Amino acid sequence: MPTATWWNLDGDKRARIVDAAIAEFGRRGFSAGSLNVVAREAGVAKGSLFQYFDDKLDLFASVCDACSRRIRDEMGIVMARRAGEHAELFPFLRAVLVDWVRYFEEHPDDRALTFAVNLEIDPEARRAVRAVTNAHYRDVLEELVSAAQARGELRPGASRDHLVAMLLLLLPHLALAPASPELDPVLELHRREGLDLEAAVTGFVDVLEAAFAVPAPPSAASDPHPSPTRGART
Amino acid sequence: MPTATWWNLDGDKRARIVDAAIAEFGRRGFSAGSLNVVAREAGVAKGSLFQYFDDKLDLFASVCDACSRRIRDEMGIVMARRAGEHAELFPFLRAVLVDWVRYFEEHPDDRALTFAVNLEIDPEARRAVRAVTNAHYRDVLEELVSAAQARGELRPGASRDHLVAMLLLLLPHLALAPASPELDPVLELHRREGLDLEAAVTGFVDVLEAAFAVPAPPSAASDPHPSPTRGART
Amino acid sequence: MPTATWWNLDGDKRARIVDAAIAEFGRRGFSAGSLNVVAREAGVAKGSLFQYFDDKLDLFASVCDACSRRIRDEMGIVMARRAGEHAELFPFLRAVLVDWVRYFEEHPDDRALTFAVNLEIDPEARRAVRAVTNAHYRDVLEELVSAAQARGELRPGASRDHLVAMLLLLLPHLALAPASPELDPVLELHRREGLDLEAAVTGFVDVLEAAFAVPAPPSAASDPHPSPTRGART
Amino acid sequence: MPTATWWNLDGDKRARIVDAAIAEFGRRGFSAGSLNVVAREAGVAKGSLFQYFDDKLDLFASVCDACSRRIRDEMGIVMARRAGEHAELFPFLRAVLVDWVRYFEEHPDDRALTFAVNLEIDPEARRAVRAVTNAHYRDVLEELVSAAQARGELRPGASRDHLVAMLLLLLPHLALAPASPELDPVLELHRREGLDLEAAVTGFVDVLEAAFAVPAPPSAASDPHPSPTRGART
DNA sequence: GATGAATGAGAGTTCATTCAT
DNA sequence: TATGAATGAACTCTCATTCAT
Repeated sequence: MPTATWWNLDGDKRARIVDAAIAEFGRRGFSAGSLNVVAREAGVAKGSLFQYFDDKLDLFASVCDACSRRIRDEMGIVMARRAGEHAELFPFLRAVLVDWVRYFEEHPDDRALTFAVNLEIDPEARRAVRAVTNAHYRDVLEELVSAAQARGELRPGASRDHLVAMLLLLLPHLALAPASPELDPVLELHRREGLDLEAAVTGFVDVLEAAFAVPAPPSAASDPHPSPTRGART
Repeated sequence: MPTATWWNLDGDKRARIVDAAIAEFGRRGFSAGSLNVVAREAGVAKGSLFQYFDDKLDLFASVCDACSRRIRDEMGIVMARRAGEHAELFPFLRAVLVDWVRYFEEHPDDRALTFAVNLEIDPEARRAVRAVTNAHYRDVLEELVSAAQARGELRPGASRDHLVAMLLLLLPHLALAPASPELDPVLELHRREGLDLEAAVTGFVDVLEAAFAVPAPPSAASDPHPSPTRGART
Repeated sequence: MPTATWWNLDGDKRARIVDAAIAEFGRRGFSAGSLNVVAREAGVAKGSLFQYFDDKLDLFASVCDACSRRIRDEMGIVMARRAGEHAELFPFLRAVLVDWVRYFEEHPDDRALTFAVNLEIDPEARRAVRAVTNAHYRDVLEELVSAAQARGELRPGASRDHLVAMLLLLLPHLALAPASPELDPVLELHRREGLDLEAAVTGFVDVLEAAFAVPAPPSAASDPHPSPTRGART
Repeated sequence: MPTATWWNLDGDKRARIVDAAIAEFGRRGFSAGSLNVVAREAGVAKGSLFQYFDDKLDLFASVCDACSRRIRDEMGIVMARRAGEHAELFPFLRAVLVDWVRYFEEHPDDRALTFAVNLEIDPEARRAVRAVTNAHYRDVLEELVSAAQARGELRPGASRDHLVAMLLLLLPHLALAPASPELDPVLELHRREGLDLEAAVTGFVDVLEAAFAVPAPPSAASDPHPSPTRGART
C-alpha cells in the first residue's frame, strides 16, 4: 500500500508518476517494466518511488487500481446512459459492450495496462491486481444479471453463474483482442473496424441471449433475435 | 528452430533439457525464466543450450511445440474414443471437455507451460508460440463444428464463427482456471472437484447447445437439454 | 556522452576511473578491453560504470577525449614556446616533432591509448574517436602551413594538401613507432635514443623541407639544408 | 605453423578455408573474428581447424601470409611490366602506386584483411603477421631505391632510409584510405575516383621526387616535375 | 521529504579449445 | 583424419533496492 507520503503529494506529481507507470507497465508488463524508466519519465528521483511505495509490486498494484478505477468511472457513466435507453438486459449489453470496445480503442494506455494485468504471470503480482478488478467486474455483472432475473428476462432453468462467468471471459477478450492478432484467430477482431467490429461484438450477446433469454412467444413472427448473430458472417 | 545438434542428441539428454525448460518456463514464464536454471536443472553447461537453440526464444518455442504436440496427441486419442460414444456435437463436447480438464489436472507441468504461453507478455514470444497452438485449436474446432453443421445439428442462422470463437476462449480457461483462483471468481473452478467440477464444465456446453443447437421439436416434452446447465447451482 | 552523474562525481574517483580505463584500453584496445577490469582496477562496482556512461563505447570515447585533450594542451604549451624560438615552418617543425616524440616517451599511457585509437578495428568505435582527433590535428596543421604559405616560405606550385597529409601520417607514426618494433623496420625508431632518435625524426622534416620549401638563393654556399637528412645514415 | 595435415589437404578445401578466414578476419579483425564463422563458411568442422593449425593465431598468420603472397605475386607482375615502361624510379613509382591502389579497389577482401593486419592491436598477433609483410615490403623497396641510387637518380646527400621509410608509410595508407573516411581527412581519398584519385596518389610521388631526385639542370626550362603535385589542388 | 550514487547479483550470449568417437 | 558435442569463463549490460546527504 502506498505510504502516507504518497497521498500528501502534489496532485500533479502523483498524476505524472501514475501516467509514467501505466505507460511503462503497459509496454513491458510488471516483471520486465523498469522503475528506472518510470522515474525518468515521471521526472522524479528513483529513490522517491520508494518513499511512496513499499516496492515495485506496490507501485504496480496502486497503478492498476487507479487505472481500473478510471475505467470503472467512465464505464459507469456510459452504463447509466445506456440503462436509460435499454430496459432489457441483452439490448443493454449490446450497447454497453460496443461502448466497452470503443473505450479501449480510445484509451490505448488503459488497454495496454489491462493487457499487462491479464498477462502477468508472477503469481503474487497477479493475485494482487486481479483480486480487485475481478471483484469489481463480478459485482457489476451479478447485479445486472440479478436485476434481469428479477424482471423475468432469464429462462428459469438457466445457470446464472455461467452467464456471469462467460461475460467475465468476454470482457477482457473484447477489450484486448482488437489490438492483438493472436487473441482471436477466428473472428479476427483486430482486422475489423466500425460497424463490422460492432457486429462481431454484438454477435457474442446474441449467443448469450439465445441461450439465456426467455424464448419469445411462438406466435411472434417478428422476433427480433431469433438466433445468435443474425447477419454476422457465417 | 533447434540446430541439427539438438536432433543428434542423446534422447535422454534431450528429455532432461525439455523437462527442465518446461518446469522453469512453467514456473516463471518466458521472460522471467532463467536459462541458468534450465541448464543447471538439466545438468548441462549453459553454453550447451546455445549449441542446440539459436536463443532463448528458440528454446521456448521448441519446448512449447513439444508440449503442445504432446497434448494434441493425447487429446487426439481421447477424442477418437469419445467420437465413438457420441455421434452428436454437444454431447461429444461435454465428454471431451471433461477429459480436457482432467488431462491438465493430471499433467501439472503441461498446464503450467500452457499458462505461461497464454500469459506471455513479450509480443515476439507470444506471437511465436501462439500462432502454432492457435492454428491447431482452430483447425480442430472448425472441423468439429463443420461436421456438426453438415449433419444438420446447428441452428441455420447461427454464427458458426462465434461458436468456434467461444470454444477457443473456453479451452484455455477450462485448462487453467481449476489451478488459478483468480481466473474464475464466479464459478470458482479451483475449489471444485470430481462431479462438481464436471458439472461446471458441462454447464458451459449447455450454454452453447442452447444457443446453437437446432431446437428440439415442439412436441418433445422430454427434451434432454431444454435449457443451459440444469442442475448447476443457480 | 557521459551522464550528469559522471560530472557530479568526486574528482578523485573520476580520475581513478579514467586512469583505469586508459590503462585497460591502452593495453588491449577497445574491443578486447574489459569493463570488468576497468571497474576492478578503479575500485568501483561494475554496475556503476553504467551510471556514468551509456555503454562501453561511451566510456571509451570519453576517455579518449580526455586523453587527447591532455595531449593537445601539453603540446599547445610546447608549440607556443617553440614558436618563439623558430619563426619559420620547418625549423619549428623539427623542434616540435622532437618534443612530440619526447612527450609520448614520457607518457606511455597516453601513447598506449593513442595506439589503441589508431588501431581500433571496430568501425563504429573508430569513427567515434578518430573524428575528433583527426579534426584537431588537421586544424592545427593547416593553420601552421597556411601561415608559412602566407609568409612565402612554401614553393608556389607545391600541393599544400599533400604536405598536411604527410604530416598527418607522420604524427601518429612518430608517436608510436619508437615503442613498436614492427612499425618502422627501416629506421628502427624503437632502437634509437636521444640524439640518434632526434636525427631520425628531424630527417623526416628535412624531406618535407626539400620538397616544399622555397629553394635557397643559388648564390648561398652555406645553404643550411641542402638536402634531406644530412647526417642520417644513408 | 600449419600442421603437415594442412599441406596434405585437398587444394580446394584449403582454398575454402583460406577464403573464409580472409573474409571473417577482414570483417572483424583477428581478436573479434570467430572460428565458428570460419568453419561454417568454409564448410568444415570446427574441430578440423585445430587439426590444421595450432590455434587461432596460427590460422590468422597463415592466412595473412597466403594473402600477402597473393598480393606480392600480382604486384610482381605489374611491377615487371611498369619497369619496362619507366626506366627511372619516380615515374615508375607513379605508375606502380596507381596500380597498387587499383589492386585494392579490385580486391576488397585483400584490402579488408590488410586493414585487419595493420589495425591488429594484440601484440603477439601483430608481431606475427607484420614481421613477414614488413620484411617483404622493405626488401622490394630497398632494392628499387638502391638501383635508382646506382643509376645516379638520387640526390647524393639524401637519406635513402627516409625515402624507404616514407614509402613504407605510404603503401598501406594508399591501400586503405580510399576505403576508410577517417584515414585521410585532408586529401579525402575515399571521395575520389579515377583520374582525381590518381592525381592525389601521384602527388605523393611528386613530393618524394622533389625531395630526393637529383635536381634537373638549371638550364632545363621544360623540367617535367619541377615541384610536387603540379596540378593537384593547392 | 527528496535525492541520486552505489551496489552486486544475474541476465543472455559468445568463444576458443578439447576430446571421445 | 575428421568430426561436432561439450565446456565454463568471459563478455556487456540491467535491475530493484538502499542509504547518506
